[in-house]
Amino acid sequence: MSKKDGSKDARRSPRRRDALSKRVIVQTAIDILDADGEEALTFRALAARLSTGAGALYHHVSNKDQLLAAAATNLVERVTGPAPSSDSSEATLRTLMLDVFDVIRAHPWLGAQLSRAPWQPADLLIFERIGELLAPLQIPDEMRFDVASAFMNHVLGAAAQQAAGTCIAPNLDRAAFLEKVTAGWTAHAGRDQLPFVHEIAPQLAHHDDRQQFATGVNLLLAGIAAATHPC
Amino acid sequence: MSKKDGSKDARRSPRRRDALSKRVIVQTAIDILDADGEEALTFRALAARLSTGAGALYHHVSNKDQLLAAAATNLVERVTGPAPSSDSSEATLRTLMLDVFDVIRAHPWLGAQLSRAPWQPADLLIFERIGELLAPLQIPDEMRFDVASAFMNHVLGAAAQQAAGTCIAPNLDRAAFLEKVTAGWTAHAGRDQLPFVHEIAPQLAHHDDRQQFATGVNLLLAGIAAATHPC
DNA sequence: CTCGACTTTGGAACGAGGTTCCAATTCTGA
DNA sequence: TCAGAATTGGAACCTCGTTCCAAAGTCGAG
Repeated sequence: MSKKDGSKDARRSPRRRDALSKRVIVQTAIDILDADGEEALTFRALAARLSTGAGALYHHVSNKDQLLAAAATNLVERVTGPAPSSDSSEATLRTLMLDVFDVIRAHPWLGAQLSRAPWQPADLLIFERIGELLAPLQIPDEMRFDVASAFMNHVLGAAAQQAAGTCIAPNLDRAAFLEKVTAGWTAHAGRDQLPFVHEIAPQLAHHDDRQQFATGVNLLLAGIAAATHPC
Repeated sequence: MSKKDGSKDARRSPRRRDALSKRVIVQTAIDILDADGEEALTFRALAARLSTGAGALYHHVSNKDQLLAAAATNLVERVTGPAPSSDSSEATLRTLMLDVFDVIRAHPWLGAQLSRAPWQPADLLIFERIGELLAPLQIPDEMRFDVASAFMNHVLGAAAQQAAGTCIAPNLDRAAFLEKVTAGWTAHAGRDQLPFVHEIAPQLAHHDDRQQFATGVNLLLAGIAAATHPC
């Protein structure tokens, strides 16, 4: 890529014509992450894709953490932005939760990022919307924080799992995936040490992550209902 | 540490007397992690502490991931091991959940490890115990997996938060911590973009993570009760 | 006891990646 | 038009996981 002709002239590749900007850098980062996964995003790769040097990027992005945070915020905003929503009710919260799940599933690296650094803007944004949508449900003041936190935990847990799922086994079917998982265990203790896991195992092949996530949300909502007006 | 005397003799530091083993390596890794946090654990630091070379470690531990996984499993076993338990009921499950929370809180790097690589043995072990303790509750077969998963998500979410909390702000009080958190946000959008977060903020100063986690567990349990025999 | 094969050890060396540095280039405003 | 500021490109630095290999120890067969 760099031309080192014999002597001293033509020392550098020509300077780029269009200016860099945080916006294009972040977008390019997202492209790389989506296309080739988390480990493919390096400052060198990013610089190459933008036909520039790694150093130039640092004038727009202070470091890799901030870059990933910006990428995550970018995606999360697409989900939390549009809907301060019409009918605020359980249904809207359910929708938010599933929307978040869907973004994470579509961009597994986002799951890793959200759970690696909670309290980053992207997480805060999700937490905020959860809190807002919780308002119409009749939750005692002293419980609102705790309940919102429980929903947030559900998101973070799912995020971690999505990230790991596609990271460990990019193209494996679920049966092979489970085999890989339990293999790691069997090495450590007898197979009979995990009766529940092995009872559950067959279901893994044809189970629906999204549905499972939704069931968890319903459980939490049912818990709220039960806690606020017991029967 | 290495003696390079003038010429060619005494080329190496003497060989260690006591044999290395996976057990001592993992335990030393845990010591470093507990004392100085996640980023302090490098093969060089570990080797130095054991008065050996980095290469020697690879005869006992195949790589860093496996080392961290082993360290995590070691700690988790202390919590899941002892109690197949007497009276299996909601209370036992609650106890397990809080025990897990307590280990994570005592070893924040464990939170990072559990949520970075779910499906590692340590996570599987937790999931297994959750599943077992769920058995006596009257949960329809087709829901057991989903319910167990919801509890696991709660653990993973809390794990991520504990890891981040002590990582970002090792010695900060919570007020300063929140300030740091929201500062990162305010840079990105107006403070009025996060009404709920700012409403909650004051509570952060004197709130109890453990209690909050327990409230989430109760919510899930209440949800189960409501789902299995509605009123 | 002795010798050779195998295992373990210690440390150097490699390669990758984040970050810093700096000279060259371009831009901006007086 | 020109000096100062900002941007760019790429080399260089540093740390870290990992690999390599020669030295040192261990152990069983003869």
